[in-house]
Amino acid sequence: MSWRKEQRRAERGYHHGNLKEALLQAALDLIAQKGAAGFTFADAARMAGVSPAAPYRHFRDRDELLTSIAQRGFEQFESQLSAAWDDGRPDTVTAFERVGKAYLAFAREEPAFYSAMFESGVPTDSSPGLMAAGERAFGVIRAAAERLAALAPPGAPRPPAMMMALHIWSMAHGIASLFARGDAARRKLPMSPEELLEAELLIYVRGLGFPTDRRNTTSSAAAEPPPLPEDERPAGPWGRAK
Amino acid sequence: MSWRKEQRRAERGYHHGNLKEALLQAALDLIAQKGAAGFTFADAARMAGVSPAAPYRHFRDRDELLTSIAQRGFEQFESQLSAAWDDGRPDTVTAFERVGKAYLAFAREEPAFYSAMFESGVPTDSSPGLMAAGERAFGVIRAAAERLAALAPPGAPRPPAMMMALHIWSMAHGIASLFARGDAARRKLPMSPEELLEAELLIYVRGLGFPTDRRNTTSSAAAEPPPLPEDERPAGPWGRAK
DNA sequence: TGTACATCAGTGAACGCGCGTTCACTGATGTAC
DNA sequence: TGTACATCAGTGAACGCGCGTTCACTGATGTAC
Repeated sequence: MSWRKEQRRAERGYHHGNLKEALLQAALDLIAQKGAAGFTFADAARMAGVSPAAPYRHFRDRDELLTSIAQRGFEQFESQLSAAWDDGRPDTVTAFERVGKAYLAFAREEPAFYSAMFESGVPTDSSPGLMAAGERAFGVIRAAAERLAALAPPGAPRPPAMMMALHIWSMAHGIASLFARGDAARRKLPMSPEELLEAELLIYVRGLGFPTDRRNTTSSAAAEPPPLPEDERPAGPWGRAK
Repeated sequence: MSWRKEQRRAERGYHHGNLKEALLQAALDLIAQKGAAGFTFADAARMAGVSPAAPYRHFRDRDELLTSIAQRGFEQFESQLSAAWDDGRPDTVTAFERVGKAYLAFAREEPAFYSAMFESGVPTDSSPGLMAAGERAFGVIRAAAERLAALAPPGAPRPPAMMMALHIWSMAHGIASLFARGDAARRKLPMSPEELLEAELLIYVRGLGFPTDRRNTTSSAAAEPPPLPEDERPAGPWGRAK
């Protein structure tokens, strides 16, 4: 029973050395196992091999720990999304789909982070750091949308990039929540979540009236597909937004 | 303290009469207040004015109660979605947008049901009744997608209705989860969730290559907008799905 | 280089709490005859 | 119409449990001189 704990103590000495990190890692493991709701301060301490009072030296309470995890999640999320975006190379549409896939990959491979970020009930504004990290992550999508908006054929109305970014985010989030999580919420699908999202993004981009042939940002001399007929142009659907 | 309980007993007598209903209602209130994770069997009993052992006469355990609530949620969801759809009147696109709004309205006005259905960790298949109710609700969207697919201009490829239905569901769910819930997950938006979803749906429908002028299902004599150019037709984005 | 001392990061025992669940029970209701 | 009895739907006391949190404490580490 307790010889194990004493052994651990013997190995590491009285001071843990890196308890804060160990607690964050333990919490992450526990959330992955039992969900954000089931994770417990005491459990994290136990998993780190430390007394239940020890975590209070590093976190005010359970919520502060959870907020920290959510923030780290957004930081990693941002770094993965922006690696996928790769500044729009080799062309905007291809890079765009890569971002979508990275979104799903994150939801699937980092369920604990994803839970803490979106499903744990931690308010977005519960710490300045969390808020900033969340906005930086959204910023990647926002920047990509900006570049996508620039694809609008000359003379065509440009949809607001902010709106596009919100659309894209909600598509990815919707598919991730419904279909790409490890837990039991998974439903049977005729195609993979990735394929589903890719098709959705392509249809959406097409609906914006943009060419989707993947040539337009790399070679300016490539043939442009014919623009949409005049009478569909003047007020795009985004024109309805106030 | 306990005179209140005794008074309630005096009013209703030894038998409650409708405890099962009362417990479901109490659970719904509690979930709305504290989220699905915070809801407690004992709390529900207390709110129904009954001893903590009483609920066991009606539900095996907390999970069974939660499953019941999720099922009822899907039943109400289905009835609201199908009322909104109204069999596609007055025209498919208009009815479609109404379904989207009904989706968001449900998420906003019935947060407790929504939580139990999508965020409580209750597996979709935890009871046959729940599963069937969930599928009936999805069926409404599926049927609407079927009708939408029928809008494809003659000669154009028809996207699979199932895929469209999944797209639409995930758009609505994404927006509902991120922006239309009462709790703190709400973010600041440049437009309402309803407007955001409406624009998204319109862009999507347009991307399918369908006319969106709202006349095509009511008056067959109405002028059709010109179809998309030939070279964009043969393989729609959905053609990529395996 | 050594020593005194402040600070840091843990301990472990204890607390009060509310939960889920079980148990023998009992009051109320329905039904067979 | 009355009565005996089975069944149903509650009670309330009790249990063991794990949690969050506090407290005085102590071992280890760092620093001033």
